Amino acid sequence: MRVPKKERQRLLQETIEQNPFIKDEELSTQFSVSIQTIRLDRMELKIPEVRERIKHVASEHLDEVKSLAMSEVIGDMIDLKLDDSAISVLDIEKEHVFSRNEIARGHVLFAQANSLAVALINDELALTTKADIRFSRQVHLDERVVAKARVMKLRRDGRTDVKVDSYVGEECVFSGDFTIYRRGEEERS
Amino acid sequence: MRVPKKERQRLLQETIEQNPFIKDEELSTQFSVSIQTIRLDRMELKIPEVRERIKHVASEHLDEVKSLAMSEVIGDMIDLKLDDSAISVLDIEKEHVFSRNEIARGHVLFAQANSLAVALINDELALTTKADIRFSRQVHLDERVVAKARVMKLRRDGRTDVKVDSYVGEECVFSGDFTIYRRGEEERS
DNA sequence: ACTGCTATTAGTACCAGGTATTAAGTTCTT
DNA sequence: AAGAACTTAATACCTGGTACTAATAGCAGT
Repeated sequence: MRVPKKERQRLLQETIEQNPFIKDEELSTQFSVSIQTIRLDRMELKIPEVRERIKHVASEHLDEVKSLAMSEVIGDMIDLKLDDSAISVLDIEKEHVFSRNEIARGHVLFAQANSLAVALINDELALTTKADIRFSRQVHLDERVVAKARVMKLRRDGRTDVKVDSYVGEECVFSGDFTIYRRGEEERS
Repeated sequence: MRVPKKERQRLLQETIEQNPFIKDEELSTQFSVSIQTIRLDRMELKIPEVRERIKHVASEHLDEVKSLAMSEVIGDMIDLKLDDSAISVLDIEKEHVFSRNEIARGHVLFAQANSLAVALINDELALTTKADIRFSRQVHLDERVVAKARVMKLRRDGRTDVKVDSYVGEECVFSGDFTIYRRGEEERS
């Protein structure tokens, strides 16, 4: 079962990657080398010890739990003309993506667009009642998404149509047609 | 800062619960008792040492990753038949609502439905490409939303249509038609 | 004041799973 | 055969504990 160094290190990396809980001792028997060799390998590959690895996995987990509280303002509003148009910017970070492939979750882009559409409405109460949306390209970690919203139609029945297009650079990654319900001062149940 | 034993143990439990990474030493200074007292307390409360706690958090994480995106669902999955149907429950809390009127934000309901639709897909990669959604009734703080998803059509081109309807009690509050893109083993850029 | 009880603190030996360092082989290559 | 790269060994030390023993502090009841 003895393999050359390079190959061993490749396998080591893989092995640890898909089982971060494995200890040096187990690795050393698995690769039929001494424990010191494993440790040298880890050093060269800059792989931390098992406790650190576990800690890392665990803290990622906590991140995700926290990311569900992604409720308040999604993205930064950089321009707003009420009942006309608005722009917001969102930098895609760890908590926005699927950990397996670093692609942004759909509801993140939706949330940015939806909050922008709602913020655009110049009224006491504004709620989304309908939306047709399209994700035209995957958005990856560290990309910057610019969402542009504009009011298309102010209907008489208290509904407003808003179109939102989101871009990464020149590319359109998301577009949505929202219908927003609005109401003035009066309150309801 | 000294409190009676019972109270201290209650606080200890709480403290550790929401920060499992905390060490005995830090706890001992925080509660102004000796480290031995903290350890006796942990014994009595059957709280394991910090490394075990971290390991536990981490392994929960791995479980979830293995069980394919369970962790990435918003709300609690209570039923899942892959490529067929799924149900999740979400209790609307403070962080989900607009603070002025305590009505749930649209993207929260969307996120629940979207994640459920994505989790339903039995494949390596699943991404939303399109969604037509309707919010049929406002959802308020403390209400419980039950989302029911079912696969409508498995297309040949690697797309799947999923319908999600969400209810509060008997009332339908949200419904959406999602088109999910899926891909198996092969890799891409 | 003395007894008895609980709560707290101290001290020591030991453990896992390492790091860091120094030194001594072993192989491969040329 | 010599040099370099690789592997193994040995030892001291670290963190964050467990397990156990024993000493003290604080207070209630009689």
